[in-house]
Amino acid sequence: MNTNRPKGPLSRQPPVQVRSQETRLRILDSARKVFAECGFAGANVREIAQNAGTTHAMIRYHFGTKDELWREAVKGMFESFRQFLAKAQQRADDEQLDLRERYRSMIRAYTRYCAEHPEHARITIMESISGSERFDWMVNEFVKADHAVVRRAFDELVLHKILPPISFASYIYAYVGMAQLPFVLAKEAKVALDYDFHTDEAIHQHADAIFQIWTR
Amino acid sequence: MNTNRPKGPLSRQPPVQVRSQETRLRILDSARKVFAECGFAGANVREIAQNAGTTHAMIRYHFGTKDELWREAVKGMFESFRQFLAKAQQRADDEQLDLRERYRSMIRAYTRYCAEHPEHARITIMESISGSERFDWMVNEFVKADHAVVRRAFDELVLHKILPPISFASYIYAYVGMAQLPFVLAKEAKVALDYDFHTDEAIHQHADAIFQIWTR
DNA sequence: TGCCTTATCATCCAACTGGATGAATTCATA
DNA sequence: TATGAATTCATCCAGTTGGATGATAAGGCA
Repeated sequence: MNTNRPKGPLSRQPPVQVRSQETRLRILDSARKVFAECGFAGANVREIAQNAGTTHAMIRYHFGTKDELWREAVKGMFESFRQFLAKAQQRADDEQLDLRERYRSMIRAYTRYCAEHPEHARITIMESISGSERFDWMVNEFVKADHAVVRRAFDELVLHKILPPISFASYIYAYVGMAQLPFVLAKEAKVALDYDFHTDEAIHQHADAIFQIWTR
Repeated sequence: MNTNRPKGPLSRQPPVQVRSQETRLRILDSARKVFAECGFAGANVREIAQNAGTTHAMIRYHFGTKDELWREAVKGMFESFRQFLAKAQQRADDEQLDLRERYRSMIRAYTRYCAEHPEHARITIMESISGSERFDWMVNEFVKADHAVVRRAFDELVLHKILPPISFASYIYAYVGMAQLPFVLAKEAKVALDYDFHTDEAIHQHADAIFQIWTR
């Protein structure tokens, strides 16, 4: 029976050789970049391969199909995100901040993540529209769990009257929107306002603006 | 000299026959939908034509290239946007609202626009990333002017202490982000939270949440 | 060193893409 | 209703796409 798959490691078994692992990671990085830039349909496997310094045959070998490649790239993206947040949480724990300062600290961390990884928002937004099976998979596999974490924090902050009692849906999409959009549209800000959102100063200022808006 | 263009009306001279005008508009509507879904590279001229009930040769006839089609579609989009806002402004004028209530009224109108025309945000976001010449054209042709209008309103609202004195860049991208994202990611909200942002109730609630956050 | 698996490369293919063109049809108006 | 321009349709083309495959190279271990 033809499984339509090459005999390579694909994405399940970890590759045996170091060289292979490196190729895999280079392809995944490149894929996130290109998928974020062009969307799934617009992304070109040959371009992804070229950016990764290899050929599109390698993508077939390591990942099988373009669809599988997308899923692996997204999986890695959410893993990075969780690592980033876990570190921020650890820092806040170490500093023994009170609830309000802890919130400020998490807003700063999330804003920085959005600035450093605009591909996260871009990939999410691009896929959300067509509503493909890929997208449902991503939401069920990753987004739901992340939302649950945010919801617990939201409930506590509302309870302590740090946040206003709006609906959770409005809160999370307003919050995520205001944190992500400046970096998703960074080029627009540059052209329209001659403002560079990618400086440390701008990132910090934007995080503080978000905190101020939610908590004053 | 070959101008690489068919002898059709293209987009400059208005078409003579009513039927043609209709075809044109159907193509433009379909184009906005498909460009919003797939981005420029991912959009398929044949698919746009089919959705419009015509053939891809018609697109060549009416618009020349895919690039020209995109520009005409975007132009129409910003025209709709301005009409929508002008009407909202007129309503607010008629009702002789004070500054604060006028702001609430404009937030409601803008939120409704975002809900009814998610393709606006999607097309903007998709193009902003690659930073093509198309994108620069869009920003210079339309976005800059719209920003200027918002900036005047922002300055006045800050002066009257209705809005906090944050940077204009942070304000506009936070504001636009929180208004647009729920509808751009409406499918995510449905799958992750089982929340439907496309009900009148949800749109209204979200607008009020935005007003509350900015002005309390 | 020799052997076998893992990894890479060069190349092929059918389907699809944006664009091009000439023939056929529709329409306003004389 | 006859005419010529405006519009639409059927079809072609060269380039690109995702996917497939067999040959080749590299690595680990006997």
